[in-house]
Amino acid sequence: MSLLVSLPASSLARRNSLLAALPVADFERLSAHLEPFTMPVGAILYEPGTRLRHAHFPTTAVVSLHYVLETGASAESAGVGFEGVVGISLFMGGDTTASSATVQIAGSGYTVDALVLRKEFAGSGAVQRVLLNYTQKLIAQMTQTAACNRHHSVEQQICRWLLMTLDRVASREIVVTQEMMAGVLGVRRESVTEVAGELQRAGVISYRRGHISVLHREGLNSRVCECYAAVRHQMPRPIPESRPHATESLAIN
Amino acid sequence: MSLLVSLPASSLARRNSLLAALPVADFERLSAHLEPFTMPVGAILYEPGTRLRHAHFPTTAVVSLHYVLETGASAESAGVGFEGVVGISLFMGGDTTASSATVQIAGSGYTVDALVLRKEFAGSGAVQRVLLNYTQKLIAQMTQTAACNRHHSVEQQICRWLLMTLDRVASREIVVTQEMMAGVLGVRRESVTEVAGELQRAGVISYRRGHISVLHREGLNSRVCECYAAVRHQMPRPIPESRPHATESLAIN
DNA sequence: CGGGCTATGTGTGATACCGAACAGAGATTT
DNA sequence: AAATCTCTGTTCGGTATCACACATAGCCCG
Repeated sequence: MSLLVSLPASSLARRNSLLAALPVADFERLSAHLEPFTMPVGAILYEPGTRLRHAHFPTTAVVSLHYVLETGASAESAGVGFEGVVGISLFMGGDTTASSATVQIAGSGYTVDALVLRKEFAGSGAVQRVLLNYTQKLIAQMTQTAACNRHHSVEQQICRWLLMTLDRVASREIVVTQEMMAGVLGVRRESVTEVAGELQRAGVISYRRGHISVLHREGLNSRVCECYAAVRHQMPRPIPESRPHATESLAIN
Repeated sequence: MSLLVSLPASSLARRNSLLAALPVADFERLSAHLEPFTMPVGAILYEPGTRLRHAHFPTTAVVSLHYVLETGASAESAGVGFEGVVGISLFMGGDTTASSATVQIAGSGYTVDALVLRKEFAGSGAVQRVLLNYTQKLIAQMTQTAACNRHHSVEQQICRWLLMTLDRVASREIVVTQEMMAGVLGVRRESVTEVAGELQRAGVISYRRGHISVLHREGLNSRVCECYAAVRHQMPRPIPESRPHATESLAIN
C-alpha cells in the first residue's frame, strides 16, 4: 500500500482490475489518456439514447447498470466496480444503449475518451482480450441477476447486494439509503425497511440514515442465495478491508 | 424465395442474419466450415461447466439461454433465433459458461467449429464487428428480460414470449407445451395454463396439446408490456409469415 | 437552535403468485 | 383396443409482495 503512494499518480489507475490486467506497454500507452474522476451518488454516467463519449474505469466507485421502465420502475442488471468498466457498448458496436448507468456508491475512477478506447480496442490484442473477457463476465452476472430476480426472496437479494457491494468498497460501511437499495433491486422501499430491520435485530448489520454497517458478514452469508457465490467466483479477489475482523476473514468461504 | 432454391445449399445459411451480414469474401471462407444441423426440442447445446466445441447459427430453430438454479428452477435470460448465434463465449474469452442453452423450438441451423470461429473472429474485422454487434444486442435483451421478470405480470411475459417467438418462426403456430413455457419463463405451469385459457377464451390464441396458434396477433400486442417493442427494435426484420393475414400485417406497428 | 427536508417505521388490505394434489383428456405404443 | 404416458384443467390454502397512507425521527442548513 505504502508503495503505491510513491509511484506516479497514474499507477493508482491499476487499482482497476482491467487496467491492472493490461501488459505494461498497453497500460502506459493508455494511461496517457486516463483522466481521474470522482463521482457523487446518483451521478448519471449514461442514459438511454445518449451517445457515449467516455468509458469509465472505477476504482472505488460502484456503478449500477439498470433499465428504467415506462412506469419509472427499474431493475439493476449488473453492478460495476473496480473489477470492470462502464461503457462496454463503445467497443461492442452500438454507441448508445437502452439502459442507464448511475453511480451507486460515490468514489473515484478513471475516464477515457470514447475514440481513444475504440482505437486501443482495435489496435491491441491484449486490450481487446481484457475487455471482451470482462464483458463475458458481465453477461454471466446479468444472467444470474435475472434468475435471482425471478426466484429469490427480497431478503436474499438484499444480502446478495450487500455482499457484492462490500466486495467492491473495501470497507464494512456502505453509504446508501434504503430507498436507493429498493430502486436498485426493483422492490418497494418498505420491503427493504422490513428486511433491514430484521437484519439489524439479528445483529448482522446496523444502520442509520443512509449508512449501513455490516457487523457480521457470516450472517449475510447464511442468508444469501447461491447467486452471490456464483458471481463471486468470477470476480477478482476482493479488495481487503482496511480493518479486517477475525470473524470476517473466516467468513470468506 | 424460389431463387434461394436454385443457389448452392450453403446459401441457405444466409437465412441466419449474422451470416447474411458478412461480406461475401468472409462468408465464402466461413461457409466452407458450416455444417447444417437440425435440433429437436429439448436438445442441449451446452451446459454449465462444459467446454464449448461449436457455435450454432440457427435459421429456423430457436434456442433459449437460461440459468438453472440449485433447486432446478430456471429462468431464461434471452432467446436466440435466426438473428443470432449460440456460443458467444467462444469469441468472448472464456470457453465455458455458467448458463445453459437448450432448443426451444425444433428447427435447423448451421454449426461451426470453435477453433474456426475463433480464428475468423481474430482474423477478420467484419466477422468481429458482426459478432460483437450481436453480442451487444443480446446484452440489451438480457437487461430487458431482467426488468420484465421483476415488474411485469405472467400474462405480459407470456405475450412477450409468444410474440418474440412468432417473429422467429415465420409461422403463426408455435410447437411448445405449456410446461415448457413455464420452465422458460420461470413460473408455474398452472399459471401458464390459466393465462393460456384466458387468451383462448378471448379468441387471441387457440391451442391443443403442445401447439399454440396465434389467431389475433393484435390481441397479444394489446396485452404485452413495453419490453416486446423495446427488444423488437433491435431485431432484424422478422421473417414474413408464409400465409399473412390482413389483421396481422396491420398489427405490426 | 429551530424549520424543513428526507429517510425510516408501521399498519391495513388487496392480489398475484406459489405449492401440492388430483382428475380428465389427448397422444402414443403394444 | 387397451395400456400408458404426458399434457392440460381445476382446486385449496398459504404467503410474499404490493399499493397506499401516514407517523416519527435524523440530518442539514439557514
